[in-house]
Amino acid sequence: MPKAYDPKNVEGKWYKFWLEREYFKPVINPKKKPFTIIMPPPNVTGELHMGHALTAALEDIMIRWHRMKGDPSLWLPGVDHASIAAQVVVERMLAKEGTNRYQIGREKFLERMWQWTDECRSRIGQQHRRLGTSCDWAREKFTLDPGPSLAVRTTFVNLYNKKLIYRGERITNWCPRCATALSDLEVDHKDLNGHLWHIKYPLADSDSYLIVATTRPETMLGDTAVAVNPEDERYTAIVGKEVMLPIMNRLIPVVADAIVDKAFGTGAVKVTPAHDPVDFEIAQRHKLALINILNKDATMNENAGQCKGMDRFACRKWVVEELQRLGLLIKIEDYSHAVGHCQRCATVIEPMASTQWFVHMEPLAKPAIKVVKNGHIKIMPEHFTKVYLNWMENIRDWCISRQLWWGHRIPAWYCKDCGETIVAVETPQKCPKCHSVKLEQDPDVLDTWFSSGLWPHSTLGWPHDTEDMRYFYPTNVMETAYDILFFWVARMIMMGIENTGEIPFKYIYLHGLIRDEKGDKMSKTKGNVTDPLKVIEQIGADALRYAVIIGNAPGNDSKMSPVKLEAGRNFANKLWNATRFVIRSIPEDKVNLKIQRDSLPAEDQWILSRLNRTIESVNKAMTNFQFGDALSTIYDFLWNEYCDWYIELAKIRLNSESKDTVSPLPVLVYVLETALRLLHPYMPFVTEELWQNLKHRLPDKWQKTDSIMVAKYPKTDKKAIDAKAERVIEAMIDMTRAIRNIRAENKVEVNKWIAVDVYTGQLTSALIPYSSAIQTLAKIKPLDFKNSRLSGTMNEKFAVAVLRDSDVVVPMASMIDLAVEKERIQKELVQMEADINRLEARLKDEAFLSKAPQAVVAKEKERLVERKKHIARLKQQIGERG
RNA sequence: GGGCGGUUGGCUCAGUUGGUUAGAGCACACGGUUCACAUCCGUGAGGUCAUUGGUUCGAAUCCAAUACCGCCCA
Repeated sequence: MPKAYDPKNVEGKWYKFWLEREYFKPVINPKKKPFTIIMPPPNVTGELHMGHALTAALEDIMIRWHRMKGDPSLWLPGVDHASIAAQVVVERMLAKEGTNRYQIGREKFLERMWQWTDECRSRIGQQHRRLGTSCDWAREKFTLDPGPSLAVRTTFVNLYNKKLIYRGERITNWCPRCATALSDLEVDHKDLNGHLWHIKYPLADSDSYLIVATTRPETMLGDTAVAVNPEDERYTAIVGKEVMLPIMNRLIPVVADAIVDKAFGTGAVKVTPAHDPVDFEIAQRHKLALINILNKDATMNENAGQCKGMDRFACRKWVVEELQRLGLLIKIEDYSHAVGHCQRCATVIEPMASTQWFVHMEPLAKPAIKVVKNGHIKIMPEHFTKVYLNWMENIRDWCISRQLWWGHRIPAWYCKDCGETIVAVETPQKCPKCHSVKLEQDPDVLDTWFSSGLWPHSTLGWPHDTEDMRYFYPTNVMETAYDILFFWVARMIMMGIENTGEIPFKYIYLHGLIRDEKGDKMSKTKGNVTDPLKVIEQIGADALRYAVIIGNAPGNDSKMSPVKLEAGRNFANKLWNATRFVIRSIPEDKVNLKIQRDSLPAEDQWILSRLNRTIESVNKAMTNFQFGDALSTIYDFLWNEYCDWYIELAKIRLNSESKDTVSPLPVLVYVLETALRLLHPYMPFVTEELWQNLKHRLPDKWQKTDSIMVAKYPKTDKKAIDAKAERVIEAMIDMTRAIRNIRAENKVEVNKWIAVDVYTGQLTSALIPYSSAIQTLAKIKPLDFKNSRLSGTMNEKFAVAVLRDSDVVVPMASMIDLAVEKERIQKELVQMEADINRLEARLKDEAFLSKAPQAVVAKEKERLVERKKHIARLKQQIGERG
């Protein structure tokens, strides 16, 4: 084995091996409960970014863990056609070529989309493979595949027949660049500094006038009324009268509507029903006309009179100037207000009345609220439950039609002869009403999220009754980013219950966003995305996985930093070298690696005990979805206990000439092998490589297992927990540390051997065997175990330390700096006295004694006794010494 | 405007139901190239857990208010 770990030579090899053996494919076994995760399908918009890497890592951890636990585990991968987002990408490509989708036509455009999609899918697939994702590629789905498409059409038809999908004219968010309607969720509101223009609207039958205020003066061209609050006494007299709309010179009524805010502007507002949602409502109530003044590209149409053909912002400028010229502009105020922008292309949205398809959400939301409230679905972290419920309880109808070309075509046909609307799964041949064959399909496609909402069941074969659907549904965990809780998760719950009668998943694990170093959200539009592939090429997939998982708590954002990546790389290298050491320590001729439980030295019992405590807390953390915690627990065990102490202790035994020495090899190998399995879900490649290297040295029964990924996940062996061995070895470690500390503080040369006396009370017989270990680890010779408590003068000849289970005296023949030592001891004394005072006060407190749990009181008492003993020993040591 | 979250050593963050002396990585200081690893080893310094008040025998942890930062919704 080379001196340093090089992931380049390792990762591809094992991924191929796993694929060939079909380890990613679950074996359906009706006797066992499956574990299922449906992967959030990445968009065909480009490469995977760090967020995807986090998703992949978290889900892979869960899947590998369950697989190793013996659950039939399905991780179903997929890719999303991402209707608008993908179309935007390809349209940008076309723009660079100096053309656009209208010029090349729908058919050619779709060809380009498929071409792009194919490239993108293969790239995404490759990236996932490089990350080590153990998903079942044979079951991979694309949202536009026949299966999911059938699910989309079936759902559409069902909801239409239940009157939960309807078509109507409503105000929607119109993106002039994308030339499509958007749902409310696809609009980002940003506060912009604009103006509030105050405009005079002359009354028709007098010289008087009304003043209205607006942030979008150009919309006045489409005004069909002025509205005031019915309670507003200023205007009571003129309700029902007419005003002359400037520029257009059209008479429009003054109406009274309670929705008008008396405090806004002058209390009179212009009403533009075709371009404002509130005005639309007013118009409905007062039967006002809708005048649409915009073309699809946000230029003014023929309803805008002389402004026809102007761009909306040019028109705004023109209208303002014209009003000024007419003397109708009273004032212009600076005004900051929220302006909607297209989430995909950042163009300013225009609210516009148009005929669209909608889903009536309230009936779908009700059961979806219930399953979360009653705990059938659990959201982690828990506080997102509130966010979910708040949104669901105020849900509004969902505009699902998009004037795009890329996506699921709406399964609705219109009869050109009788006007009948036909909604059907299969393309109809003739009109059921008039038997005409002149049918035309709705040109629009569905919102991407409509198909995504069906994902947990459409990927498993719904609407067909498939084996996968029966076995794997409902799935177990939906793991995704919190920013698509409404877009996706909420809709999957609603659609899942609607279509299958069951919840789609039991747990929702929401992870935070991975931000760049500055804390900015990574986005393709911003161009600050990190390509995980580049990172993998530099330091390996395991290091990348380590970096995204370590310290990552559910729901919390995290920043990606080179430092974390480096830590991951270092850890992999540390494991590599530890294993290298273990393997090289095993003699060529196979030795017996069976652990002789009854004759183990304390250090073996200690590391086995620590291993099992680690297994215990790792399993517990994973059960609670605390993967960051679990990983750092494994890291700490391997690095700080196994490598730093156990291997160092083992070296002493390995180098021992004595025949009586029990070989550390069986435990050395056993603990490493177990810890590698424990770590495997997190860092699959390096653990497989090391495990395979080690395997040849393992007992025969291990030869039957071909890969660590199908080996058993470690379970706690309670019998191995050994508090006494832990106490002995911890005492030994404490002593070693104390001596090293004294050496370092007093600047003793590294290579100088010094003598030390210790008194270790009742642990003496257990610690004597570690005499040579301590000597080696702390450069001590000789180490004398004394029969009675040491008492001495702290002077230039001695340094002292009082530990939990031992007293240590280091005679250093005039080498010590007395001032340094005095300060060190003084600090300790002060600390001890403070502790004792605090504990005594607490234990005198009647309230504490009567109200605190018995166990806590007992613990505090014990602690006080210990502190008192400690301080006595300390004082004795620094006192007279003969 | 409504809601949610954050504020912990120089930096980045853990801290699950309140109970020892609040942890880690990095950075920093000092010392180390001999037999797994300088992607390393040893030792150390560094925090009144944003502020104020409350609940409690006991608060980083629960409650309230304030300040600052961020996000979502309208």
